[in-house]
Amino acid sequence: MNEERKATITDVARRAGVSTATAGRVLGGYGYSSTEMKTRVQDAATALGYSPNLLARSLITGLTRTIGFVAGDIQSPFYAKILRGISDAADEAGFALLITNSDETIEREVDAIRLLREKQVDGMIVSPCDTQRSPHLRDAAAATPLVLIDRQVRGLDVDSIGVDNVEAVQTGIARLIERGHRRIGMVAELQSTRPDELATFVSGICADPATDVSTLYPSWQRLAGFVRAHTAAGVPVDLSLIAQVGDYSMEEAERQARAMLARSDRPSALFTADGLMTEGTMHAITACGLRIPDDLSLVGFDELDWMAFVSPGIDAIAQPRRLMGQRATQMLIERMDQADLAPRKLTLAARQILRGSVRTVTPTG
Amino acid sequence: MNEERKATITDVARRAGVSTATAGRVLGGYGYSSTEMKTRVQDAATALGYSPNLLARSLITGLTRTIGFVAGDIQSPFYAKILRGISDAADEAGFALLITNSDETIEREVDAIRLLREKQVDGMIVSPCDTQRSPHLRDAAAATPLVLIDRQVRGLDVDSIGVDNVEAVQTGIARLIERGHRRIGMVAELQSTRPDELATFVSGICADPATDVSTLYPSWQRLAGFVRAHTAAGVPVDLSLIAQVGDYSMEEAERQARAMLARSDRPSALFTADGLMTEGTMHAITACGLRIPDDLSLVGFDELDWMAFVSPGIDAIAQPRRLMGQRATQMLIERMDQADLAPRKLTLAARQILRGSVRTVTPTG
DNA sequence: TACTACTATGCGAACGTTCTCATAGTTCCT
DNA sequence: AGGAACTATGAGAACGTTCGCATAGTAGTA
Repeated sequence: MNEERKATITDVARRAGVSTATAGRVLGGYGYSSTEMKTRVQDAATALGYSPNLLARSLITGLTRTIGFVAGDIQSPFYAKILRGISDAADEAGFALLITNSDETIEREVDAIRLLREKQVDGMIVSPCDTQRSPHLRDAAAATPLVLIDRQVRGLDVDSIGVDNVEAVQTGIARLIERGHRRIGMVAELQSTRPDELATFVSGICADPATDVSTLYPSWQRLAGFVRAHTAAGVPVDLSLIAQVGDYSMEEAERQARAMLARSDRPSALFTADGLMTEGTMHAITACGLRIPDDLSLVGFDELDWMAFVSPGIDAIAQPRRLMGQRATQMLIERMDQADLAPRKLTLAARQILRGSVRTVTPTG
Repeated sequence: MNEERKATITDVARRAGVSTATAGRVLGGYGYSSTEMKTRVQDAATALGYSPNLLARSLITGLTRTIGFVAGDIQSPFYAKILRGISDAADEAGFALLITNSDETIEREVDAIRLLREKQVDGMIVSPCDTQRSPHLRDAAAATPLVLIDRQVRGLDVDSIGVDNVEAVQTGIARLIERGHRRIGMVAELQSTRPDELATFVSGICADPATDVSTLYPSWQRLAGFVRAHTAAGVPVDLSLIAQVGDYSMEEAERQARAMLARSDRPSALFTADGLMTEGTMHAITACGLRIPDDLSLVGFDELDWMAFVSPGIDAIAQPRRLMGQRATQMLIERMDQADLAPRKLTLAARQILRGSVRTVTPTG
């Protein structure tokens, strides 16, 4: 490529016949400089094709004007939309964006965060994969502005943003119950460590609607909304209608949805707890040859492109993903020069989108 | 947050009682150091919670181990998938990833590339929005390894990667013709400057199948495949069945598809030239109440999640987006220490996915 | 007039690393 | 014994900026 060394501020200064300090002031846009100097330096800079080295600047200022984003999997619509929001807000504020994906594994997340810190980012936005214990996030937060997105970490009191999953799902399920549905299935990730966790959780949440669910995984929060809607309406929850997919896998979601739909006492409606679960379930529904909404009603968490043009359209609980990314970025940037500000927990509202995938049923009795 | 200054290599050296050079050798993993020094320095480093400052390292080595990606719109499935491929390959090779989106405007692309260069990226992957004249890319390529993805720029002889759009579409359209379709519509971006460009292009391509189409926009290349399939089969092309959407907009695609489907002599099959066009067209099809494939056959360029579970499934011409990202990154990294290597133009094959959205018609007449 | 405040410029240090070079001990071969 | 060749360490320069400080001219004001 270009063999000759890139022009530095020293080269520009020499050519303009001024000190590097003056050249720096003109080109860096700080301090004082006379109009004469401005033109002389600028002319020299263009003549040499000068381009600043932001590494050097960052090294001395201690600011990189770069933020980092640790996503689960950027190719998923969920993270892609958030990323777009982050990118927009970062761009507008003059920040560059460094991204990494964790694939929801703690090892990759730890590596990603180490990298971002070593790259001296001014702040980072993380969608943490362990919400119960994350010492690396605690360390990071002590040194760098940090905003959590979609999930919160227990005992980590930092800025965060997400939607009210419990409320959003409770509203959505309440509508299904209103429309006469009594056997509602749920397909969700609901990863767990103990085998009895699901049963314990369901009865625990039923017993005490005041439980703090803020640091639960979104799918568990959504389950809480699901259960509370039942409880509020006096409809019993059939645990066997809750497909605990376990992995975050479309194939497994399809398998479990298929099993549920093959039952003689299959549910009249299904709620899917996120985009991937919805897609897996759609595969199952197609495979079983069921028609929506005649054979089965469906409500999915997260809005997906195709929901609007399949017929009938699919009802969705839509969270404002792009906005979440934007707000997260704005919070992060505000945090940078206000380290003492009390941590803010921002909760955005989800939107219920009705398109006709839910039919009214007359309860059999 | 943390008030005390971060530990530097000098701090570590002092605590270990060695020179900064030795500490650097141990912590940076270069040069010679004895086992005794290794432990002494490492102990001091952990005791101080030392974390290297990659800015300083990059400033002196001239290498950032960072690559940049300029995408059109990262939230679109197309770029998101490519991004994932890039991210994977970068990660594996120990490179960080800086992203920006151009929104397909030249101004934002210029800014993005300037930023990446100032950030001293070791190389960049760009999906250029102007394939005819891009001085900023020429400049960039002279100074930094550059790989073009999805599109090539006229007269810019650098590494690039993409699919054989002409061949892929020609195959797809040939199949439609084989199945008896004679009036095939196309919905594509096909942005143009002159009003007669479409007609000129179609007749030009018909006349000379040897024309070099490598620096055309993908949608024009796909049109070439569309036309050539017609020509090869002796089927005339009806220009009025080519919807030139102009903008890269789903709404406009829907509007134009709707208009085409409202005609009394509407086509028996539709080919949509990319994901966004396909989605706009799907909206139109649903709005017109047409059934696939009975009322209308459909083939779309680019595979989208939902195509597999709507019924019937939608036939697609799938390009290996993630692989494109990976290969692009690998090429870029190879290029970094082989600047003299001749530029490579990598062309991957697209895959025809058949799902039943095309029916066999008996030509009327 | 004298003091303050603002503007303007340059010198040299600083940011936190790695690099070059000098020095020297050890090992191995001839 | 002499000399490569390798191993090991340190001193100090270098990367390309900005920062702190010194200097000085020019207004503005008491």
